[in-house]
Amino acid sequence: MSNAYNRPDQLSPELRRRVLDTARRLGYPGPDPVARSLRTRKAGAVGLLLTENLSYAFRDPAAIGFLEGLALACEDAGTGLLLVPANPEREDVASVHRAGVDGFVVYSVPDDDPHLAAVLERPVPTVVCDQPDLGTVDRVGIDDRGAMYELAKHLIGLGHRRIGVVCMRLARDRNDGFVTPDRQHAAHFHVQRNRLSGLAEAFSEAGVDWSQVPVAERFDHNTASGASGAAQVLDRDPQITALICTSDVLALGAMTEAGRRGLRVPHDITVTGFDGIRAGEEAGLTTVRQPVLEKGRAAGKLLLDANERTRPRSVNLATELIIGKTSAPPRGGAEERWFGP
Amino acid sequence: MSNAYNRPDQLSPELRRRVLDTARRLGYPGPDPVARSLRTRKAGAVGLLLTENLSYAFRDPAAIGFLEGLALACEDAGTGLLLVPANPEREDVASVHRAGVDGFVVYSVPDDDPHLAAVLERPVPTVVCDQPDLGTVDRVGIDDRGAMYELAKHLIGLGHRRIGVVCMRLARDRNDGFVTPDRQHAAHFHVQRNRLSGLAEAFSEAGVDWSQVPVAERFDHNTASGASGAAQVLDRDPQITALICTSDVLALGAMTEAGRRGLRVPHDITVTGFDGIRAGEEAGLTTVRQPVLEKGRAAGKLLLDANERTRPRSVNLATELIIGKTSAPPRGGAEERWFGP
DNA sequence: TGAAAGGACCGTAACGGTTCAGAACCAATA
DNA sequence: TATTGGTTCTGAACCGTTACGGTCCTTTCA
Repeated sequence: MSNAYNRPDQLSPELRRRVLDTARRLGYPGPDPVARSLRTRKAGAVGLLLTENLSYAFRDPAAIGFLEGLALACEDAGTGLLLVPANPEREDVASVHRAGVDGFVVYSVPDDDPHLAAVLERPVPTVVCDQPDLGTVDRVGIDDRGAMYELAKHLIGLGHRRIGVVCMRLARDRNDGFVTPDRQHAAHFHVQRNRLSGLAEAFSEAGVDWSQVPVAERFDHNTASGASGAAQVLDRDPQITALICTSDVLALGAMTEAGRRGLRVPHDITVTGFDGIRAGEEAGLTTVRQPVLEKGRAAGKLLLDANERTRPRSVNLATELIIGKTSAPPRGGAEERWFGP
Repeated sequence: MSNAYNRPDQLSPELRRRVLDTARRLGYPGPDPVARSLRTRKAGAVGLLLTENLSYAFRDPAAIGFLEGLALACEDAGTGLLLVPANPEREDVASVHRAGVDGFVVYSVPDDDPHLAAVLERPVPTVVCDQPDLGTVDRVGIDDRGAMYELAKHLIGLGHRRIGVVCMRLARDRNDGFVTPDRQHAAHFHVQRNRLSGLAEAFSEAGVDWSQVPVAERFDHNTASGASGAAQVLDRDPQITALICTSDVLALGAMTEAGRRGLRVPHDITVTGFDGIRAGEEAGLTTVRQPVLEKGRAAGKLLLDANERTRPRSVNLATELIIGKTSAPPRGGAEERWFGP
């Protein structure tokens, strides 16, 4: 029976035809995929854990790029891609247990997420993405810290010393306000923590007291958040010469807010982002471009590559500093050098 | 054993603790989801068939919106969403057979797609989206024909009689060129067929010989295709006063091409789209807005609603004609009225 | 002609859970 | 003490498939 469907060489064409005929006549709908999976111990799918509110994943251009890359890798391998529902509100880990998959990809969830813990307990290969290196599972990511350090160096070189920052959420709880040094240090989102620490390092080296730099956090990730974060920072210190955002989406919002206040970018204020999304490119945003699609594809490849003996592996993809039209020396330029060391 | 995990009320706390303890000690990783699915006959996931090259799905704003809506419905119900790999090149239907799901959503695939046929043979509920009503399975969609008819009426009212059209692909084979009436009539993409037929009806009623209207087809769906399609139409008949595109993405490309030729929109030429995507809105595009997110959500709801006795159901969502800044009376306006009936 | 080899076909045992019937146990009541 | 009722626990059947090994039949070659 099974052979008739999957192994035509194991039986004569005549018998095969007869089997298939009567199967049809009896209304047999073909082999059941679940039973097959149980027997062969292959689900033919990989799970993707996003944890975020799903709408986030489909609204954030970087997340979409990642998803596309991952989907491409899966398509190449002929495996399905299962989006595991992981509502961050109810801590319902059951969905992770219920997922019939051959492996997991975990994308940008907080360190302390119970869903992540549940995934790590499952006896299947896992690739974490934009997460700290756990040492036990594969990882793919970029050097967020180094890339942001480089961007900061660029701004320092231009002469900026008095800056403000808008960042994405640092933990699972909502905090739409300024970030304390403690919170910054203990941030559960690896990516945000490292970007901020890259900034802190560069500006500290340049003699800036990082603890005095206003850092506004926003829970939701959209341009409106970027705008309101920028507003909060500018209200606190209207003298800042540069507004550094930890994502392009936030930066685009920040630019809107700058415009609303009559500040011209980059003449009156410098604005920078992170990611290298299309809309940012069109706006000429100074940013760090990261290969989001490649990141997804690499995660998929890593997971689907059967070569077990080399695990765990860690892949760092290259980023590129894009100097656009939104960064320039501070207004007044050289006169303000005395802010420096 | 099973009870210890899932039915704590069926046994004493003491035994439960002992069972779980020894399970942990023996390295038992928790109940196997596949075996559970086999026994309970619930996979806890719905399959999504896209057929398109997957990158298409993640680049097309309308498709992303649909995906988001569907994902939201799934999240609400706590079910997973399985992206079924369906490479249009190799007719590999196995992936459909291998998918362990409780139902399928089929989104915008050609009528004659073998993957669609394979889905319909599976004994699970199915919802087709942007497809002809098959009568046997649930359907959700919009009135493409009527919406486009209405848009055409708007243009006819403005005085346009000499027009050109750029549309998305009509069948599985690549045809980056003009569309013959035959091909138009036999189009395998329900959505495109109906939009074109809505146009044909309206303009025929206005006395235009539809068979003479240049209709350029493009296989790939992006702004570059919109631009090249517009170029082809404008080369064929530089006198057209309106360029009707069957999607916003194509329309945005067409506007770029118009600009490249020194044609101002809408003064020199009217351009219209279809979908109501964000970028189109920002450009002030005249278009038909369709609720893509709602469409995805409706598809999910339909599929996950256990109420079997009312199947098959058919849902038509409302569309809205958006009159933007890209449509105006033809240059010369009233003088050209003699084109009319 | 007989033995060996090979191909076609068939029966059965897992895979790892869930479910359900019934056994075992305990306490309360006639 | 026997009966009843209730709870806790145990064992077996089943979900539908694939893998494996065995039987049977045909062919080939000594």
